[in-house]
Amino acid sequence: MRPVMRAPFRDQRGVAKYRHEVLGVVLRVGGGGSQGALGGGARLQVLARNRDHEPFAGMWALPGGPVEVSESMEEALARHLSAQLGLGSLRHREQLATFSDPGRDPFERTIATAYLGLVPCSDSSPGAAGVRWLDLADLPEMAFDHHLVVEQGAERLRGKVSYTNIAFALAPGEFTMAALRDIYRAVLGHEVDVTNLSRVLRRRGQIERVGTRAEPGSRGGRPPSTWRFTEDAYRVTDPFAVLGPARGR
Amino acid sequence: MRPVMRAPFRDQRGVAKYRHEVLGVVLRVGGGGSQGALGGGARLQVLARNRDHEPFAGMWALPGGPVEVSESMEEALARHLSAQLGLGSLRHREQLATFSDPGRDPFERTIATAYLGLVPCSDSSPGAAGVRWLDLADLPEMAFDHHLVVEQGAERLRGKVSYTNIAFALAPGEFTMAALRDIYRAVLGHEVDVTNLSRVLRRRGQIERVGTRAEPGSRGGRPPSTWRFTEDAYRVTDPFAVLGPARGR
DNA sequence: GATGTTTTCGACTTAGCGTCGAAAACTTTC
DNA sequence: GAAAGTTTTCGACGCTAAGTCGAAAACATC
Repeated sequence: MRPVMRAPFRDQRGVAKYRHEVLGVVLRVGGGGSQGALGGGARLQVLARNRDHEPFAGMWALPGGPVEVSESMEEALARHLSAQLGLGSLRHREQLATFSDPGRDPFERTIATAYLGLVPCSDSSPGAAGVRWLDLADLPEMAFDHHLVVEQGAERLRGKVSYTNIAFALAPGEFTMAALRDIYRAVLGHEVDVTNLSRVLRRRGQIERVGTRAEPGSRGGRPPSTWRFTEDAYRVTDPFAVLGPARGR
Repeated sequence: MRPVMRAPFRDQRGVAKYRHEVLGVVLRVGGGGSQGALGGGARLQVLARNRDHEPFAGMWALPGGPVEVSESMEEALARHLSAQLGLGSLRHREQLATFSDPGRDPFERTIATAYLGLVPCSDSSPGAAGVRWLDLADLPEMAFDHHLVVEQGAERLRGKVSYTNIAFALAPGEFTMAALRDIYRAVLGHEVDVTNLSRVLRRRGQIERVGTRAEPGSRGGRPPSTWRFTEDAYRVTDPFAVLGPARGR
């Protein structure tokens, strides 16, 4: 139920006029566990703001805003994320796509370039008011075409997680293989075998063992080793291999 | 040796001002054979125009131009390609990325959204003057950041050719396996085994046999079967497999 | 000490790409 | 017309790496 387009796309002098803005699809894997820790029910989540003005007042929207003439789109994105969310730096950022459908904004002609941003689950709550992590699996209707934008961001992440080291941006500095499995499962949307995950990531040199953790809140069982990613920058690690879905299920 | 930036990024009234344009990276596999036919030396080529005005007069540039306020970027792209090149429809088109570096245009602040376009080798010569197919392997210096844009387009194609059916947009309606091998080799930049290519594409249901051709200009040898792609729309055929480079070389 | 739980790792299976060589199906030459 | 040469096709084998499974390790609890 979109508002009807009502303003012409030209200013008073009849000069063509449009806005260019940036949007951030900031994703994390959260929930499922007690207090920050991941658990079996960890889900992929996106950072959204509740709009307090028309159009689409009251609906959820992606953070972002206009690009100043003297700044790059990346600078504009960082500026808006910082101002609107109190969000620090992203662990990974890449351009997604530019959305330009003339009808996507009912009031103005707005061209929006969307970026995918990733933060680890350890960075927990957004500081600003009206900002929430929304589960992608159960996304409410969103303002403008932001639903589409979010879907495209998740798609990009899903595609890259199995042949790049992009998961480094979602994982905490140190983690157990079980926690990493939860992250991969949340991103891929299907069961992931720990044995296979461990072997594949080690073979590719993506992760290395840090030590063995004496877990405080342990429920028994062999104490897990802790691991970390060997690199903290995005890299294609194996264009010829993929973590497919488990065949038996 | 770029011109020095000389115009401010605001108009006479001090209002922030920038242009948004579209660019087309139109690729084909051409050359290497006599008269249109492919051959062992087939190369990946990009369609470029020779600029006749500043900035970058005399240099090669990608086709494209401004987006009108009432049209979508796809419409703008089709309009510019048709007007500047006399080029008909593209067999495949997808958005590449948006280039927004404030210094990329020395005169204005120009944000450019680039599209990848593919045409089959059978569509031979561009009609307009000052337009040429340039070999990507030996690309001259280009205007603006177009060199970067072309590189990104080729990268996208290279990445997708082995796990999608995107090659349908580069191949003629009917072809022999040898001709298809030449296309894959030109795109991937390495030797491709015909046996493997045939088996993989057949297993995925990408190609089907049409018949056996009695070749007019044959030099002897067993007459090849002719093949065609089963679909004429882009589709991801196998996210879990890739045509890697030959190991022996 | 026995039991239960979680993690780790080696061993086996399977799928699919890479390679090779023989056979097929033509043209050209002697 | 037979032999030689060329190109294509296809079956067969090998190898790599992902997928699976179960046993052993290393803890907590009873």
